[in-house]
This record gives sequence, C-alpha cells and structure tokens, in this order.
Amino acid sequence: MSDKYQPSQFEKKWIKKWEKDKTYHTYDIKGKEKMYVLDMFPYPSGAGLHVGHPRGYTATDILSRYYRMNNYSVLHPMGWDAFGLPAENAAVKAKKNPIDIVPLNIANFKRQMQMLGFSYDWSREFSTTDPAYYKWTQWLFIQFFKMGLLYKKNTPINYCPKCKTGLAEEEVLANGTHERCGNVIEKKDLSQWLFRITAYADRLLKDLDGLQWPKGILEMQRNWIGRKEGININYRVLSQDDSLKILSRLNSSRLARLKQKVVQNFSSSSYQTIDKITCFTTRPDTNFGATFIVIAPEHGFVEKILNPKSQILNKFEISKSKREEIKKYVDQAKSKSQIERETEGRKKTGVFTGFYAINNLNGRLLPIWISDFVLMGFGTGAVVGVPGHDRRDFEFAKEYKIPVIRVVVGADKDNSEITKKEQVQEDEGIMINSQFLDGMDIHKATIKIMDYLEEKGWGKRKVTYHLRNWIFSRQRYWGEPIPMVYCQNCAINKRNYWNVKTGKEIKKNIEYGILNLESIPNSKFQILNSDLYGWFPLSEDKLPLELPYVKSYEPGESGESPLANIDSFVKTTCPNCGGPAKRETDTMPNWAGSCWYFIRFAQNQKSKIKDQSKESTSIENWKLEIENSAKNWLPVDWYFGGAEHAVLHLLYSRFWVKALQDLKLLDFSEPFLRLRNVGMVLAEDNHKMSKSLGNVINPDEVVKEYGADTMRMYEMFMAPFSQEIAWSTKTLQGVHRFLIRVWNIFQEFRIQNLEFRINKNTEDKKLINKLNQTITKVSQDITAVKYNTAIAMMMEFLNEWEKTCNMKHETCNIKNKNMSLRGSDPAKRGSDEAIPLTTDNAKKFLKILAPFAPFITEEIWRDVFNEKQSIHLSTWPKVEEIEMGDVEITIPVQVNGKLRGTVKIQNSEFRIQNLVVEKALKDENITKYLEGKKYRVIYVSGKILNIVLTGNI
RNA sequence: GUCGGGGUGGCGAAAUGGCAGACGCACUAGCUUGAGGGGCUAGUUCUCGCAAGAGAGUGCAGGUUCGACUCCUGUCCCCGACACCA
Repeated sequence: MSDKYQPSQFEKKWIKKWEKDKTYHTYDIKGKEKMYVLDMFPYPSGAGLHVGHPRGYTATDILSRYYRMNNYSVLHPMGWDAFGLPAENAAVKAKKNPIDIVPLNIANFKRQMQMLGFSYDWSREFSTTDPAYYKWTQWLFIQFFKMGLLYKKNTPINYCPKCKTGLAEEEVLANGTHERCGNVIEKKDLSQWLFRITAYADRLLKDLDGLQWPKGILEMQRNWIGRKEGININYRVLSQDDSLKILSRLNSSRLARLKQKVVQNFSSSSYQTIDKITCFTTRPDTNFGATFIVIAPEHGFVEKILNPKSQILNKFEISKSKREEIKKYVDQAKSKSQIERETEGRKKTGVFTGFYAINNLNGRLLPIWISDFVLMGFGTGAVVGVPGHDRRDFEFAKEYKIPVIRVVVGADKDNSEITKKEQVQEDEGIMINSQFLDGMDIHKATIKIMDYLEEKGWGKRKVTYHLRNWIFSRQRYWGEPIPMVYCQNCAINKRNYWNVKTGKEIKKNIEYGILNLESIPNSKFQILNSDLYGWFPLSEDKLPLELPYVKSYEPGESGESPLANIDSFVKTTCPNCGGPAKRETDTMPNWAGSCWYFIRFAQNQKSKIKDQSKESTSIENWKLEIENSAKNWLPVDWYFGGAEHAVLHLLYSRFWVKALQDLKLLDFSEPFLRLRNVGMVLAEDNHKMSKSLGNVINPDEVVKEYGADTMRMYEMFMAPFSQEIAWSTKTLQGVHRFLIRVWNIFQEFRIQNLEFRINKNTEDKKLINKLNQTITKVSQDITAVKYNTAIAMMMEFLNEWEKTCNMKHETCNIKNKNMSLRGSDPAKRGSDEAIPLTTDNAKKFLKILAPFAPFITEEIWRDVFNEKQSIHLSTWPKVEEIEMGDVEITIPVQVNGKLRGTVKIQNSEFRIQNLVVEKALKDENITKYLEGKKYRVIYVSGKILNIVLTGNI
C-alpha cells in the first residue's frame, strides 16, 4: 500500500465490495426504530449528473449512514422519474424513441451515483417507466376514478404550442410561460381529465401545520391553496324603468348626493328585478361604501346582454351602438394574453353596460361595468366596487369618475374625502357612514354584516380558493396511458360507470367505503356528470395498459396525442356492453409517477414478489404489500430536494396520499414529515451552469482528480446546506488537503507497536476532551443538517491532533509527508510520547468521519486497522466521560462590558467567585480602569466576569 | 404590492444573550525543494502604533440588558416565490 493518499487506487474496490457484501441492504425492521431517508428521485437526462445532484444526495447519504451506525433500520432507496416532457423532448431532439434512450441514461446516472459512494439499496430501484410500476399507477388512477375524484371536461386550458400539450395551472409560470420550455402558453379548448384536488383544499391546508418543512415552502403551499373566507352577495339588476326612476330622484336631490346619502323608502319588493349578479367579497364590512359592480369579460351576464334574443332585453333596451361598444371591449379583453395584460401595466380599462343593480343595504344604484381586471377564475367573476377601501377599485373609479365613499377611519383618525390613491384605506379601522355598523371595528363589523346579509337572504358566507382542479391529460406519447375506454353506444344511452349496475363493481365500491362521498369535506362530486357518459375504466386484470413501441411519436398539431394515430391501440371493446369502443389516447403528466413512488419503494420487496411483472394489480395485492412491508416504513422521515417543487410534486403527492387514505389504501395522511431544500450549485463565475456558457463542472472529472470523498465533503462544506453557492475549486482543494492529512496521520498507526497503541497512559487529556466535543458536535450537526460546521469541527480536531503530535515528539512532524516517521529514528518513533491517541480513540474519529467520506475511512479501517467488517456497519462512538484532572481554564474579564483581560484558574476553583475576582484584580490591565471608581461585579460561573463601574469613590 | 429568506473580514462563512470572525480559501513573511508544484512555521477585521497597546467594528437609527451579530421598535438594501385573488 502506497504512502500517499490516492483515492483512485481503492475507491472502485470498495464500490464492488459493498455491492457484493450487500452492505447497504435494507433489512426487516425487527424491533429497531425505522428511518426512511429519501431524495427526490431525478429524471435521468442524457447529460448525466451535474454537481448540484450530489449535494442533496450526499446529505441524505450522511443521514442514512449516521442512522445505520446508530442502530436504526434505514430505508434509503433510489429510482428514476423517467416519464414526461423533459425525457421526451430530449428524445425527440436525438431522434430516438425514449423507450430506447432512457435505460442508457439510467445506467449512466447509476454509475455516477455508485462512483460517489451513495449507500442506496439498489435492490429497490425502479423507473416510473417500468410497466411493472406504472400498471400500479394506472390502477390507482382507476381507484381515484371510481371514487369520483376524476372527471372529464371540455374546457379551455393552458396549452403549450411548443410542447403541443395541455398543462396544469401549476406548470404555468407567473409570466404566462411553460415552466419547462419557456414558451408562451395559449388557451385551447380540449377535453381533459381533471382531478378534484379542490375537494381536498382544506385538508391540504390544515395538515401543513404538522409538518417540519421549511417555512417558505409551507407559505408557498398556503398561498397556492389560497383559502379566503368571505361572502357571496346577491345584487338585483333593475329594470330600465326603475333604474331611471331612482336616478332622477337622486339627481333631484343634490344634497343627498353630496352627503353620500341614498334614496329613501326603497324596499326589496318595490322594484322590478330582471336578473341577479353575485359578487364575492372578503370585506363585506365596507359594503355601505359600494358604488359600482364590475364583472369579468367572460361573465355570463355579458353573454345575456349581447344576445339580441335574450329575455333580459325585453325589460331593458340597449342600443345597437352600446352593444357594439361592449362587444368590442369584451373581444379585445379576451384576446389579450396574460403577458399583454401585464405589459400594459395596471391601467384600468372597462366599459359600462348601461345596467344598474341595487345595494339592498342602502338602496344605492350600482352601475354595472365590465373590466378585464376582474378574473372569471376567482370568486364569482364579479366584484362589488368599494373605491374608498380597495386600491384597484379606486383606480377604476377614478378612471370612470365613479363616486368614492369613505366608510372606515384608520388609526390616523383621518375622515376626509378620499381623492388620492394613497388615501385609500385598506387597513384596520372604525366604521362610519354605515348605519348600524358605525363605531365598530372592521372585524366586528364584518361578522355583524355577514350575519345580517344572511338573515335577510341577501348573501351567503362562502370560502373560495386559489387552487384549481388539476388537469391531468397530456397530449403526448411519453407517459402512462390513461386506462379508460370510451363507448359511444353507452354514451348515447347515458350509461356511465356508476349507473350501470353490474353488481360486482358496486360491491367493491361499498367495500372501499368510497361511495360515501359525504365523508370527504367540501366534496360536491358530480358523479353523474354528463361528460362521463360512456367512459369506463379498464378491468383491473387488463393492466398494465402498455405504451406501444412506435416509430413516430412526435406530438401532432391536432391536439391529440400520437397514440390516437395507432389503430391497434385505440380500438378496443367496451368493458360495459362489449361493443366496439375507443381507448383514451392522452397520457398522464410526469407528476403521476412521482405521486406515489415513495410508497412503492417501501413496498418493493423483490424477495417476496419474484417476478413483479406477474404481480396482478388488485386491492388484495396492494393491501398485502402495505401489510408486509410498506406500513412499517411509511411515511418518509426525511425528504430532500430542490425548492422548485413547492407547489407541484409536493402538493400533488400530498393530495394522492390523502385520497388513498380515504380509499383505506393507506393509513396516514402526510407523505413527508421532514423536508429540507438543497441550495443550487452555481458555476465558479456565479452564473448558472450551462453548456452554452461552458462553465459546467462534471462530477466524473472531479472524482477522477480528487476522489469521491473530496467531492462529497466539499459539497457539504461549501456553505450552509440550503443556500445557493458558487463552485470553488480552491475550497475543494482545501477539503482535499484535509483528507490527505487524515490519511497521513492514520498511517502512523500502521507502524506502531500494538502495545503502544493501547497504552492509555500516554494519551493527551486535552486532545481526548476535544475528541469528545467533536463527537458531540458532529452527532448534533448531522441531524440538524449542518454539515458545514460538522466538518469544520473535524478539521479543528485534526489540527489539534497534529499539533499535539508534533509537540510530543519533535521528529514526528506528521504534517510533512516528505518527512514521514519511516525516515526518522526508529528508536524514537516507537516511544510512548509519540502517541497522543490510542487506537480505540483514533477509530472513533474515523467513525464519525465515515458518513462523510466512506471510501477513505473504509480503506483505513480495513487496511491500517485490519478490521474484517465494514466501518459502515460499526457502531457510532459514544462520548465517554474522562477524568480531566485539575486543568487550568481561562475566564474572560470585562470592564463595563469591554474585554480587558483574562484570568486563568484551576478547574476545581472556578466556581468560587471571590477567587476569580481576586485574580482579576491582580491584572494591571484591568485595575487601571478601576482606579478611584466604585464598581460591582457580575460573575457568570465559568463563563465570564464583568466588572461594572458605578461611579467615583 | 404581499409572503418568505437574508445583510458579519479580501472571499465562502462561524457564533441564537457571555472573549465577534471558528473552519476553509486567498494573501504576507520565513523555512524546505534543482526548478515548478507541494509541504512546514508564523501572521492576517479595520484605523493609529516599531511595539506594548488604544480606538472603531456584525446594513442604518433607536431601545431593553451588567453584557446584544443574537431580543424589541423603526428604517434601508439584496435574493426568492406569488401577484389586478375582490
């Protein structure tokens, strides 16, 4: 064995040995505590791992190794998220079928992960693209369908013209582009499968409270779900006659207008109502200040007034020119993309419909406007305008000269007229001009007015969400085929899954308890949705529905998936009537596979299910898997990955788990207990790494030059774990030097005589104390995911070890590898004084280093210490109380809080305050500040002495 | 605009009420080496000083405390997410 640290000489050897010995195999729990440590599995791109990947993977590897050494049963698996747009787009570019490319990429990823020494149990590896896996994904889809959680709807959806597929709301960025390709999203009408994730909005929100996740991610999920409590208020749209009547009365009373008073003697029955507009508001307390109503261009009322045949126009004449004006505005607004609306700024535009509604509270006439600042997708698509207390409403009112009324006075007591945007009062305050609300604070008033409106039947409390139902169809080839069949004959006869009484299926549903939809909060599943006529799930024994291997799989222009062109795939028979039928040709989004892979890892026991492709998808088999294994491991204890999944994968998989819990297919409600985000690794030039900038660092090259341990330790040492950080080859070299020094100092144990190695009497007490501190610190830091400081502490220890070594034995200049002990005098070399640490204690240091640097520690463990079993299966060292003896400790001394000196005192005496003070007063540098002054003394035992001057004597 | 994270040497950073700058990088000087590289020793927050030492110092302004990077109030700036959400 060479003197020098040359990782390339032994790293490959240990990779093979660990694999052969199944060192990292997951064993049954057997009375131990379990620990499920998981990485967000990657999609295996053709480029291989970039240096960002190992940052997260090393962190989970350290945790896994730490828990193993602390006698936990650890599940630490890895797999491949290989379906979906990224893989498919890459394959399209390479002009190869993804089915052929993906396995090559996987092999490369796996090689690199093994190269880095990650302790995954590879026996549990799978890819989401394995039919043996996705048949279960399809099976789950069917269960969700049966419980009424999926529906089909022809709806305008976000469509990426470049990727030629529909997308979920979550996949569209704020600027209206596709999160994967950056292309601008269009709206397109497509018939889509949708998940009723909104039925779970409240639970998805509430359960966030119990999770140990980064605050930011929790907030992002809360915002995305966007729960708002408010009230839907119904406004009566008045007939033309009544509108004019009130208007003229108002005009005749200048005083009334000026004082913002309203018509008297109105009553709910005295006017003719021709329609109703419902507005959602979270601030009903301000409703006495409402002066207009705005509806979205897509609102149903717009349709009514533009249609010449509409009944409503019998009671309200609207001129042709007015109608054209309205139509022009609406058409313009609808054609504007999100980006266009953005770039135009927030300038308010709109058009008056000519219609008025009445505010039941005070009889005020509210002109009804149309504006694109009101979104059809939120609330009711209609807003009641309170310009005094909402900035957007104010901007709109200013633009169209609509009156502004103040109904809240803020803390500044300012009750002046609101004429500028800065005066708009959105904060806390006291009600005025609001009749029976006057004098209340806004919160009290909100409750009071809601009660009142409900009592009168004018409104109803309502909770709305930002969260939309999840569009689950993709018009692409590379995804799980959706296991649904459409039968036109059955559709014509209005047959669907639920109203066909085949007995057998219904019985199963009862068994699941899933037809009892009342048990699911907020669910208003419309199972008999007419869009579902003719749709039937595949019989479970027909799974997997395999993705056919085809030559041409490029997405088409038709808005259909390439599968639609394959007759042999499309044509099938109806599971209900047996007649000719068509398969669904859309596929699932790439999120489908990652929604439940962590469950599969926990189920996946190849010893029990020898040939997984033969395992049939049935509820019995699912439950067997859960009982046999998965329930012991789940949920995931530690989950590591990038923050970019905050509202995508992390929300979707939480949703699936809750649905599975309702199906009684799982018995927990949250998949990931602890979540940690890994910070991005930037290039050395502080830019994102990219091929075009030529600044990409390749892990293969780093490992080749410095070894895997250096790479691992550097990535943990570079910065706090969740922080974004630029690559630094210099810092990497610093870490490499540390490992060289570790190597060198342990070489000494190779040549010492055994008797010296175990001679406790020669040990250095201070060094042992430092070792104990290091063990404690490293143990704490690992579970706190503070690897940078854990490594710093180990470096500190090594520094002290070397120093002690050199002090004890002048010829033993251990840091200097060119001057190794081998060259020094053999007689001195073996002397007691040269050994500040026994073998046992040296091994402790090696053990705490092992999770960080598995190769070098294994090599030393086996080769220097001749151990027969892997260091990674050894036991984590315990801190042993040592007799320190009466050593000297140092106590800092402050005068008036400023450090002026220190006193040294024996360990046995530091508790005696008088003694410490006495010693301090012998220091001239301290007493010179005290001369002629009165003072008092604050002594924190063993920590600090502060002498506080209180005045002159 | 809202929410979240952050602001400490030349750089990455430590320290969560008790000696600010651990650890690493970079830098300086000396030693070692045929050279390059590497290694070793010492130093390295800033200002003044040969030094001993003194003063200042954790974005800014206040406050609490014997003592504040740490807690409180206000304010500025940077990063990230969301954003015409009624």
